[in-house]
Amino acid sequence: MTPQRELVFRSFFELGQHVSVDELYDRVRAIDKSVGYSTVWRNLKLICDVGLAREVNVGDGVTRYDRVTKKPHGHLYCVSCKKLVEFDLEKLAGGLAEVANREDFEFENFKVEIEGNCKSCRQKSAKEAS
Amino acid sequence: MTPQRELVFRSFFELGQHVSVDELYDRVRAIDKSVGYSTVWRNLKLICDVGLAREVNVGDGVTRYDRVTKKPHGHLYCVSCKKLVEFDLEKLAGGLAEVANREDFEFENFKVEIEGNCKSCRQKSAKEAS
DNA sequence: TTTCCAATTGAAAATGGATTTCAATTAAAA
DNA sequence: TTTTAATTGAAATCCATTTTCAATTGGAAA
Repeated sequence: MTPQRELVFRSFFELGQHVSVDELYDRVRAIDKSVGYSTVWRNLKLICDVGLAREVNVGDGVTRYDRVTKKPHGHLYCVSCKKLVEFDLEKLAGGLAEVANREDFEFENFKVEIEGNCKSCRQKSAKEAS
Repeated sequence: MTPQRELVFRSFFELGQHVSVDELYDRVRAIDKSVGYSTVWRNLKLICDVGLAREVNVGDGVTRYDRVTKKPHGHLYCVSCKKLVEFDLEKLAGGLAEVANREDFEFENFKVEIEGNCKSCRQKSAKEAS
């Protein structure tokens, strides 16, 4: 356990959800400018490997990382501002498991994403249009 | 409408679902070796722009493209063989729309993915273990 | 037709996030 | 300590995607 590793781990858990490598790198750098990008990247991978985080891919070319929490959740992804908002997956999990069972598929996890426009982006574009 | 464009469009619809640019490129090339990669790529993008296809991102680094069909569907993604199998989303769509409404989120589409291992990959790995 | 222009093409280069290499450093086991 | 395997930082590499650009071409206008 090196000081760099400790810093990366701590920073990741302080930042919360949907963290990109760049965001984490910036955060780490704010505290210690000597830490390299690859160190941040490798340790973030390590966090995933030990099961504390999971990759989230919304298709905008940037991989984000979610803390693995007890509760499974899906994402509302605003295509306009690219923000992610979580929602509880509990009510849908049963239906998903049922689908997997029907296909004789052993599921490991679910990725549920609702793409669209959030309230504030809608209001913004409505204002611009007027 | 150039012959290249026609060939790309036709090849895409012949291939069916979950087509990567490379796969489409190979298909097109089998008929006309003079067509360039960028032409295939651009026309595949065009197919998306006019609403006939949609990107699918399973997080393995390769973007695939799905024909837009009348019925929304999710994917079972086998992390072992990387195959995609579709399933009908009808039963889950209501619950998803409800989530979006609750958050005042205007949804455009849903991405639902069940990650895990398909039957044949499970059997294969069971055989190898014995 | 013939002329013209905007759209399209193919090859090559650029982009950009992810990943690897490698020599130097360091944690921690012996 | 001494030793060794793991970790680090910088730079290089990878690789799918996207853009550039000069040449070509489809199709509208004359």
